[in-house]
Amino acid sequence: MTPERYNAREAEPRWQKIWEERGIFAAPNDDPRPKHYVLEMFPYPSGRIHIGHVRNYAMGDALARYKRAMGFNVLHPMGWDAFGLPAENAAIERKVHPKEWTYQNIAAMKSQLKSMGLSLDWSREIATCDPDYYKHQQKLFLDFLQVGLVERKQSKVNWDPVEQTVLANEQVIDGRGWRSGALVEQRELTQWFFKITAFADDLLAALDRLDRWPEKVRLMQRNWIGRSEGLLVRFALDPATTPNRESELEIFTTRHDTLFGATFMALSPDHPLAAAAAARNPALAAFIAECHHRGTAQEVIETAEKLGFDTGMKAVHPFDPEWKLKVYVANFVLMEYGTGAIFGCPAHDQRDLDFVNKYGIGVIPVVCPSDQDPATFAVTNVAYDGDGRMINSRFLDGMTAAEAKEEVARRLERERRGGRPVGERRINYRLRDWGISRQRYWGCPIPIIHCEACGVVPVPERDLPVRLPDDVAFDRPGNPLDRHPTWKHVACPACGKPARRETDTMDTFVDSSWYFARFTDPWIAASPTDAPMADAWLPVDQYIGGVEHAILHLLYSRFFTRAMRKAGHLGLDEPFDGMFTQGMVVHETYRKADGTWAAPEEVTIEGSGPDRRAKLIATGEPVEIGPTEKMSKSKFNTVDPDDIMATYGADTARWFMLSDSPPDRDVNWTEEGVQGAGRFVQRLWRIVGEVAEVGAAPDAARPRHFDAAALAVRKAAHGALAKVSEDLAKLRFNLCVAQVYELANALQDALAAIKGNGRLTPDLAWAMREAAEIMVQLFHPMMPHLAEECWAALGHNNLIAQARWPVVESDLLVEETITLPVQVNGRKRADVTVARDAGVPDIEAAVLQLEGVKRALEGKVPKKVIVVPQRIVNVVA
RNA sequence: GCCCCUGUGGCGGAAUUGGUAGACGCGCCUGACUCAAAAUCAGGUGGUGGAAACAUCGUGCUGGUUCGAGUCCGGCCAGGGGCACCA
Repeated sequence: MTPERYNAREAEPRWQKIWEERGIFAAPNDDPRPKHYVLEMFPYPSGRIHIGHVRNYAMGDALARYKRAMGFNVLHPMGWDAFGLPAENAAIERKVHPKEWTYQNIAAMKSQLKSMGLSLDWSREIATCDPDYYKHQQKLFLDFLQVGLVERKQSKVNWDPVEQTVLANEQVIDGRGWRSGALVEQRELTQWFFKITAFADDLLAALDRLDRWPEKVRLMQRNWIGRSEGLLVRFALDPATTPNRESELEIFTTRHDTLFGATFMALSPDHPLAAAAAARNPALAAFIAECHHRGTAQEVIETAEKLGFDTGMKAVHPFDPEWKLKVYVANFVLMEYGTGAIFGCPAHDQRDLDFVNKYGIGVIPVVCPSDQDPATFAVTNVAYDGDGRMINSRFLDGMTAAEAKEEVARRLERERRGGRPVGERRINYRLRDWGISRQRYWGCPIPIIHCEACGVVPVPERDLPVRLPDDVAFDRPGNPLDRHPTWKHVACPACGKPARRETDTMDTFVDSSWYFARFTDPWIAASPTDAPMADAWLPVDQYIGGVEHAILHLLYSRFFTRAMRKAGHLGLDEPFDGMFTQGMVVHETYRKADGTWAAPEEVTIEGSGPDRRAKLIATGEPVEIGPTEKMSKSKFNTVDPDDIMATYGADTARWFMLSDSPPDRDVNWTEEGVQGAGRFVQRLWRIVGEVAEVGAAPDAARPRHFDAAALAVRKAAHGALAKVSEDLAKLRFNLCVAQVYELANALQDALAAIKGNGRLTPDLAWAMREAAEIMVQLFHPMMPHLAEECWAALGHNNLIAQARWPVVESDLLVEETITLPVQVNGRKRADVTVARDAGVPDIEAAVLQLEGVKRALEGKVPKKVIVVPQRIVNVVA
């Protein structure tokens, strides 16, 4: 006898315990089955999981369980992105050590994750703040240094004044720190960089091959890398005008077709030549200082007026020795891009035009749009950047812009000055090197020692890991490592004299750039020289996470994999074969009369449709229902996974998460939706219970023939099986859910028919059992606890978590007869049922006999009949 | 400013990629069971007309291609996202 109601609260921990005791989710490294690596982005241990985690891990777990049932050796691990600033903030605010705070949070979140019933291999758990983890990271840093992928350089960096640390370009969003939201300042500092630009070309080109990544993410990375093809041009400088015998000015351009439209040259305020000129010109020096002064915050830079200062130098046009161009220092020229210098062509570049209009320099249009008269075409306030024919350009006149580009490049490549070509084709990238130095405590120490005599000395491998000291104080702002009394004082490994440790730590994005490889390799800690297991497990077959990491983490990981290959750690380039970006969980907002927010659990909803009203449970005060938005603490529209799981159970929460929206779109968390999922759990349990009573015994022999009722049940089951198998592989969970509903409806109808007419043949009994088992298998990846309970109720004594995925009998999917819709002039008028293999003439004849067709034809003779086999018939009159 | 994505019932969304628009769920309506409620079960549910059969309109707007368009092409509108002095 099965109980009336399914009790998730009792059943879920029971099955979790059984899974854990039997260790069935551990992925063996030596296993003959094909591997499959499923990974969800590991969480930051903030202390509690949020509903977005539930969605993320429900998806990954559904896939992992499906692949396991399909016969793969599935690696599905979990870990903690455990370094980071919140731990330091907690230390400052609550006087608790970052390590203690982090490990407490990990323990709390781990127990939450366990209550979800995820099929994780916990034996491979990692935390990035564990010295066993970061010692490998320090080794990787040193190896990258050795192969030339790390450098230390002085450069302009983004300084977050709130976090008191440097940020990478990728971590500055709209001029603000990605976490603090503070306006970022520019500072000139000496920092460690990973040379991600060394792989710019490959990181871009390989995107084309990542065909299991979202197009959106690939596009974002493409734009971020920002490749442009252009020409490097060496302009000669008029010697009479230059201060220190500089003879050349190198510029980069993508518009060399417009070279005859040049009216000025411009240098970045940071350009060496600008500094040289400023040395003997106090007014220019003052202008450059002014540029630096006003250009600290990104917002200021973006809205700044175009300003310039004449250096007095003159450049010679590469095609005309008599043509001299004034060289300005201009605030809109970036030192970081190209060569830090440009030629100005105001007619075809808006920035140059704005500049020229301010200083009264000339405008020469050289590209004429096809709908304009070359004789009268002029540019005044709006630069023309479209296609057209060349004008005012001597030997280029009449060419298209593309032809002119080619011609200019060819001529300047051939022309030589001082033994070097005047022009060189060059590919330029927007991508900058990744600055990883952070002036923070709670991160991976950079394994470097600075020695007065020897310079920068790598920490020898035998001294790894460089451990973070535990005895640190957070009573003052700044980096506690820097002011620690002893930690930074060490002997130089090279000469033995007193030296100083690097006190900066690594960007926490470094930690997450290779963790997927660490999971593959549990024993590397014991012996770093062992051959890595990573190659056997990698790449990750399916990675799942939020789109907010489209550039940051996903680009860094692609870089790291290449760097690890170059340093001999891995044999592949791309870490993630399949990438899926899941949508957010959103919820409507509730606003009280006084403007403050109310939380969902404080609110009760009455009525529906336009009469839908919300009021406070406590006081009955009406609250305004606001827009549906991303869950956030500030809007109070969050729901706590613990509450949901305690009320409904993990399966209900997982089912609802996967059911309501396509997984890549936002899902609206609604109370009604969760209740619906909870009702369906009970309905499935009832159906399975009834089938367990009427269905055939587990070991009953398969009948030779099936009557119509049995066949219908089998067709429903195998049809659903075929669709769910396909949709699970594509992560289309919402469609899987719909299929399970349809099969449940079909089974319930069949049960009602059996009760109604009392007819239960042995073959129908067998088919009912088969269909119920298939149904349980189909929802197992999404609701594993309920599935185990149902599996046992159906008389199995093995675990469904270890059962093989059922095999589709494709014969059942093919119908003897098919019903085709019949259109007349494109409007549906009737249906026609014909044999599956009926010929076109037979179908045509049958269609023309249909009453609905005759009526629609109104006696007219059809001009032709279009028969699309297996699809549709259209009669054209 | 440039680039990209998305617009389908009251709501979330299906639609084998050019072939029956609205699968499945939520909500709602009607009925059964009940003293009653909950739960459950049965039926209905895009608009308009009709008792019904059926007809007609209908996938943001607009024009086109096609026997046939939610799907393809052109032009707009709205919402969302990315980049942004990148030469």
